[in-house]
Amino acid sequence: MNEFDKLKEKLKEKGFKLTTQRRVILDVIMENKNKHLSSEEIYDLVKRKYPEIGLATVYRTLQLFEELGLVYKLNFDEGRNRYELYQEDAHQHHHLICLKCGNVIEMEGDLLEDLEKLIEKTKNFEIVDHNVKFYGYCSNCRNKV
Amino acid sequence: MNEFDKLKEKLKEKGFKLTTQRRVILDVIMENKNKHLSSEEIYDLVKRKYPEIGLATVYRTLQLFEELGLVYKLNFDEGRNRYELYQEDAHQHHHLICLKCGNVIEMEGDLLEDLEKLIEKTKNFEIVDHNVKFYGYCSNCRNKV
DNA sequence: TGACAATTGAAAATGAATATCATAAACTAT
DNA sequence: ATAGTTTATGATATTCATTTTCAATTGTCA
Repeated sequence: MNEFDKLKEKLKEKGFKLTTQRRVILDVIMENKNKHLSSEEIYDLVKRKYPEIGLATVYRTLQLFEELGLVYKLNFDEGRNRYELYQEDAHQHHHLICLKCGNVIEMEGDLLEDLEKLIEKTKNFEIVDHNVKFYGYCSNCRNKV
Repeated sequence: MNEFDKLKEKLKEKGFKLTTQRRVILDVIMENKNKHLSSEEIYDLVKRKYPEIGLATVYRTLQLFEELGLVYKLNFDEGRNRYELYQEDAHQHHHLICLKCGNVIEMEGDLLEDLEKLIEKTKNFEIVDHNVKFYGYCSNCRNKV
């Protein structure tokens, strides 16, 4: 099942409508799979394909997509949200944020199973999601010292 | 060395001044060691001891304290920052955020050494800090189903 | 097709955080 | 202690991402 069928299905399930705007926004997100676009960046890209769109619609839609699990909200402490496509297979990854150049590098793999098990046991806390960021210096910036 | 001496020393080191406001703000943070107060909450508490203080001073001071390493900035995706006292001994902990009641529970221990080593090796990325949050349901809310 | 609810775009509103600027307070060397 | 220099403060205005409002539009389903 492709992303559009998923969108259609999830919308229908909850009584939401499939609009052109929603289709175009998903389109843009899919074309930028690994890019962590901000709401404003998505708005700019969407406007090229659908100039009449309003900024509020983009914000509303991203929020909706997050609730539907189509998209994942990221926060890199810049005072704005970013989004990435939720990919079942590839979702287990962490972000490495370079304190010098600001680049965000992906670290594939989850690797938190043991820690999560420990938490579930010692705290009786049922984990459904996590958010892990590492701050430091990327290979590029390390070499430039 | 207590926190006030630390403050004094770190300020002097960088040519900053030790003001009553800064002292009172640190005071409030220390009195609420494990509370994750927001800037506004700190402002309210500080005003009780020092009513003339301005909101901007609180924001400025928290930013300064973070730079000095006295305080740690937290982001629980509420659109506002929270702060906790930086405690050398007890700083290695993670936050468990309950999706139902919103409570934040502390999980002592770091337990990321292996993952960090792996990242440093495979990505040649020098880690200096990390930020780990787990989302799920706390023991209280699990029992209330 | 028609009816009804959900959706949209434009503009205004919100709210946390930051910038501005004149006044005040802290530090330094005398 | 004091004068002189610099940093800090408080009040206010401003910024900027995001949300709300509301009238007009558009999907969906019988």
